[in-house]
Amino acid sequence: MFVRITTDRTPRPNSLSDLGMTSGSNSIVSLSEFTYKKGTEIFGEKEPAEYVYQVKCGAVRSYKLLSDGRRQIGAFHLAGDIFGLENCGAHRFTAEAVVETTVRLIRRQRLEQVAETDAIVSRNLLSMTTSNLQHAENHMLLLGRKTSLEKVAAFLLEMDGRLSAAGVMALPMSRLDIADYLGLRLETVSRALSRLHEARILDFIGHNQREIVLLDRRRLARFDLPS
Amino acid sequence: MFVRITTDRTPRPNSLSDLGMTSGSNSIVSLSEFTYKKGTEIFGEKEPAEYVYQVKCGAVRSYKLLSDGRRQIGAFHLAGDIFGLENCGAHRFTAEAVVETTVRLIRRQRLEQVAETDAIVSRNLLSMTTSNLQHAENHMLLLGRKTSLEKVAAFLLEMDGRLSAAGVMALPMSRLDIADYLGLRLETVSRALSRLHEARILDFIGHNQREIVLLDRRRLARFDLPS
DNA sequence: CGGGGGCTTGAGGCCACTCAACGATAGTGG
DNA sequence: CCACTATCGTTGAGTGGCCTCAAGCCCCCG
Repeated sequence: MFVRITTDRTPRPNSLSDLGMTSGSNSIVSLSEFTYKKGTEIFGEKEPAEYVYQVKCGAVRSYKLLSDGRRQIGAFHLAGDIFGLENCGAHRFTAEAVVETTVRLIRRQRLEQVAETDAIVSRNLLSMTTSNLQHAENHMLLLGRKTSLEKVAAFLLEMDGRLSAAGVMALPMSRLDIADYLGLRLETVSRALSRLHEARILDFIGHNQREIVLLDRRRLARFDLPS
Repeated sequence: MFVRITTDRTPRPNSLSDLGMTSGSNSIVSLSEFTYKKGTEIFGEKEPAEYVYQVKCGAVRSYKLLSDGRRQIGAFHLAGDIFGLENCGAHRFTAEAVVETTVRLIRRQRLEQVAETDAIVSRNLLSMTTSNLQHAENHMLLLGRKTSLEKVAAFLLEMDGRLSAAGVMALPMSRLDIADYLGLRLETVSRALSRLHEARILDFIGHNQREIVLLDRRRLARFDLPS
């Protein structure tokens, strides 16, 4: 549980692309790619923030730990998402690849330089930070005030919006990850999913139970109360 | 409980001062002041964000509601704090005065104009948003993974750092506010405070129980686990 | 075929919630 | 000055939702 496999986490330059940070014709920002194996750490909490990342494919969890091992996952980052964006010099989360994950990356310092002169890039930085803040605010409401069933329903609807393809969502993360995202135990998550399955609100396909079809979004949304 | 007293919430221009938004000699930004009575709404969730606010004196709670009335307070804003800073056009929280509160305010549009041309102001905006994000991230860990005693201990330490004067902190907010901030019931908060009082970790002074002396920060900090 | 990881399910326990009573204080009006 | 009321905080008793611990299943992989 507490063993940390230390691998070479030094990114190697690979290609150039768009981090959503270019402003019009200004694509000065050079990018490289790197692939992390399932379960490996991308960066650790309090490490100096050298890079900013964008998920090309795969999934990333970022979390905080208490000293006794309790874990709170603050966010999952899926294809297209940017993470590791810090204002101060150090990361405030640990980030790990949930599955094999390829990321694009850019030196933080370089990005700051560009932001200094380019108002569009600067505004994009603010806009992304605000998005993160908005997600965190909604998640506080979930963590503090929703029941286990409401939490799981909210999670499914969030993931449905972010990774559903052809009516089926293939969750990359385990029940334990979901539990640590929702402030629950994995058994509680499992029980909630079973209840939603019994109620014919969702269906499982595939061999493990990570591929889910939402049969009745309307009824699911009723569990996740509106504000 | 659900009655909302509608008062005149239109701010009247009053004075000029510093919102922490001036960059060097650039103090173009004009400010006015407004005072809200205890319990009155400053702005509502989803209202267009016309102003940005700074607490001059008093205290503000910002919160989200579920449709059945469950409330999650995302933050308390005390003297000096800036709140109501939104990127999109609408507020994401409701803000209310916890006690009689005077705020400085600035038109959001005006601030955005200045930020457009002034890189320092722009950077300050990002920096403040990041602070809010950081607070929210830590609060998610608290809400999702801490016990009631740990939550209350963390709350006391936070408030100690923010409003302790001469060794005693005068909490402006009620037990219900604290509970809704920590994802607990007010009875649970009260019990936790009683336990900490029994353990001679804190003491109450004054007639109501809102003035608190921390006798042993070291032992209190042990309840709020390090990360 | 044995072992391990991930998921489900059951049984029992505990922590926080619910409901209720009570005390203290402040404000109000007779 | 004293009811009377409203608000806020504390405390107790009992409940319940989620947690804990455990067993068992399935699938994959050696």
